Amino acid sequence: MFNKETEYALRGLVYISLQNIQDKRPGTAEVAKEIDAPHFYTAKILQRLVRAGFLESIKGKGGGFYFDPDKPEIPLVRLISSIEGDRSFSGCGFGLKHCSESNPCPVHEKYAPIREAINKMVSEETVQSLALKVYNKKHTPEKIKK
Amino acid sequence: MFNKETEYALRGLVYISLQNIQDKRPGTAEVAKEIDAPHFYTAKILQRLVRAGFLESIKGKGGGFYFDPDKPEIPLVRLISSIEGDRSFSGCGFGLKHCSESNPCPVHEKYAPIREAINKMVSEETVQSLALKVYNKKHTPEKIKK
DNA sequence: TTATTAAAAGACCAAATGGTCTTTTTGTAT
DNA sequence: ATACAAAAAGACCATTTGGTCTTTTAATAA
Repeated sequence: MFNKETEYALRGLVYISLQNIQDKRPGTAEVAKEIDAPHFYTAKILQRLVRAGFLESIKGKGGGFYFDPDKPEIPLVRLISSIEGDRSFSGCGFGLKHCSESNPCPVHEKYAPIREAINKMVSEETVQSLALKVYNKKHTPEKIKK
Repeated sequence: MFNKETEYALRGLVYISLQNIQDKRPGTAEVAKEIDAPHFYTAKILQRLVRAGFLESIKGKGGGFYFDPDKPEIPLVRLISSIEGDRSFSGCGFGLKHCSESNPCPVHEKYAPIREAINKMVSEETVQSLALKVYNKKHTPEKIKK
């Protein structure tokens, strides 16, 4: 669905957020290993995310990556768009020529609600909300699980 | 949403089908121009589609591309999968690690119905059904349009 | 049967994406 | 102050994707 960079960024940030909840700041090697991505490539991607302002980092001993709790949460759509543009969310899903709301292509009507659902989801969910879901799931005793 | 090759293939085949309805067999130059794609690249893609058995062609004067009416219609999913695999349709939309039905990642539940809707659409719609929609739309007098 | 037309084949090139590695900088702990 | 640890920077490489162009093959019309 998304390209590799986006996928690694998404998984990496969720993992970092999850660690932050437990007062830890993972480094590049740990993140890469945990999200099953190439180490150096992961490092490069995390650097880009820091430069882009999504994430903070500390160098040197005990360093690593973390989210500034004073910054707002990061909706998935912001993250994804910043990496691969909005081609996944806007425009006609099937790219037929001259497709628009006023002159829709044959699949437009059928695809519109799907695209809307996707947009809703990536706007509502954030890196942090996903991390929290993972955290809660991990820390819910088996007997309580629905 | 899809890559260029898939997009051009999709648009090209729909255009060819639409011309076939009107007993015409367009050539590479015409198809490329009409779907707004690079000429030689379009030619290469159409060749591949012929080799893959989706489409027939005739060389020489009066030649061009056409669909064998004896073959079954082509569901979009078949076309798309043959070009870029099923990565668009299967697997977790967000590629989080270890995501499966039994151990779903945090976005899995939300994404499942979306993926299902996409699958339904690309299974039901065919190149020919899209062409027919375009054809009917074109040949419906304004006053009758809903 | 020849000229012409159009697809097939395939060599080639360009850009984007994915990935590796070394060096430099900066922070921390001792 | 110094050693060490870890991110930052950036050069470099590989693969995939997107695209161009020339030559060959095959069909048709004259």
